[in-house]
Amino acid sequence: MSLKELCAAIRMEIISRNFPPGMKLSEQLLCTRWGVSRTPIREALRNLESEGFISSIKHKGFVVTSVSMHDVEQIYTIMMSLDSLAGRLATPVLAGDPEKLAALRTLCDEMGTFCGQRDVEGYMKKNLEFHSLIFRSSENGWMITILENLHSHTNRFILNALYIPRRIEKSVQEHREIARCIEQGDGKGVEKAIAAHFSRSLKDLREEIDRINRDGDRSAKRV
Amino acid sequence: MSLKELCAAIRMEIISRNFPPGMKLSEQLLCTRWGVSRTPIREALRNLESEGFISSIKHKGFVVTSVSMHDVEQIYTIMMSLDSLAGRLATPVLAGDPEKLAALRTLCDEMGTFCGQRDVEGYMKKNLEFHSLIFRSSENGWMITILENLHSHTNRFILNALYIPRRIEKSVQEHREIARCIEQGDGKGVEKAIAAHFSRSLKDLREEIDRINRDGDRSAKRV
DNA sequence: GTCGTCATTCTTGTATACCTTTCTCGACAA
DNA sequence: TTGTCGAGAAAGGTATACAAGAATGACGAC
Repeated sequence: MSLKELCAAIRMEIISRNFPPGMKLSEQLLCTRWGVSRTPIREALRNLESEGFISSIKHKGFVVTSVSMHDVEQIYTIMMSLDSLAGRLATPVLAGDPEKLAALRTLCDEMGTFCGQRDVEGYMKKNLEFHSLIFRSSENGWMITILENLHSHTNRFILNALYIPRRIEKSVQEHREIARCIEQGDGKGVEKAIAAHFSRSLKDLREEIDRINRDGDRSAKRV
Repeated sequence: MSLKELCAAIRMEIISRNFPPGMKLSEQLLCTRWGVSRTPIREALRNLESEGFISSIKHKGFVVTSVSMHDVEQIYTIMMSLDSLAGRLATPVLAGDPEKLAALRTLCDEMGTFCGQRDVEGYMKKNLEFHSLIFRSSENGWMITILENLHSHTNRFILNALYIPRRIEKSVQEHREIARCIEQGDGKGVEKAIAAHFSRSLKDLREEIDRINRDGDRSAKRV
């Protein structure tokens, strides 16, 4: 098992919440789990630390970080700007690639299906794929790295925060609008549509969190 | 020597070009240099790898990465968007803090002085401080982390690419304009001024690189 | 003389041992 | 009963030993 794979494996456990926020990651435990020694485990943990998934305190070890609503607000602020920029850059690339256009359409349809089935987890997965497909086509490696990291962090929060079905229905429409602009090669339109999409997402998410907090359900307050 | 310090020390060597792009980093050499064993060295190297300063190939070791003009173009594209956003967010914070406003003014003056002395290195240092002061006041930790990393990479390129004195003179004016907008609390103005600043910087940098390439000076082509 | 192959050596990748710090828990005293 | 101190245990930090892959150079065949 290579270091990269090890890293991906632990990251997956964190994103999927098998390793929930606040959990202490004992090196010994991880060693036995993956059948390797402490050295590669520590290197993988250092990597995840720099990605923001865990934090370390000297002589105390590694702990899975929390993603608070405060973090999500900050990340959305960045994504509103970067994802829409990436969308504009990606538009000519996507518009000239029938395969990718088809993939975008398929993703929109799949999101619609999951929405109808009230399958939030399935929906979120396709949602991430949709945005990934776009920003990966921006042909800007630095941006791709940044956005991949940011998206994985927000997803870590949202999966738990129970995205509201009402929001999802609106969201499906917004994605169709983004896809429509891309097909027309309207870069500026894509930029606007993505910014608006994230803006509305954040607003609804914020309201949902407020509602949960008001209703005394504290489970989603901090993740 | 803590891991963080070790990491900072090696990073500094790379940024200052004591460890130039393409240089192979022998673990043994680094061990003797800092008087520690391979374990902490390797952890520091893994960290720098995720920051993009070095890359590793299995069973071959670590090599200092190059920052090409292509990278700079991509990074500037991001900074044009993020730095200006950070500037807008930072404006109310800075405008309400006389100490920071004074610091900004001082930095502008110092840049002017270095410009007059044709001290490019000194100028670039103050330039970085100026932008850092702004984006650090954005109160968005995720953005700060991203921008710190991006700026250190562009600086790695520009220091070597001999920023043209003519450009610096224009640049001083642009910084004064940014500072002026901040003092007036004009967030939108700051956003525009920073975007324009980066746009012009990139354009001039691009022309300078083209000129160097035309003139057959290959030293700055790839850094 | 040149190309190819094999052996040696060097470097990295991994495991483990040892050291240092922190935590835990129990004993003792106030 | 409670608080504090200390011994022991547990876990992380570092060093080192060993394994595995890659580079180098010498030797032989063509």
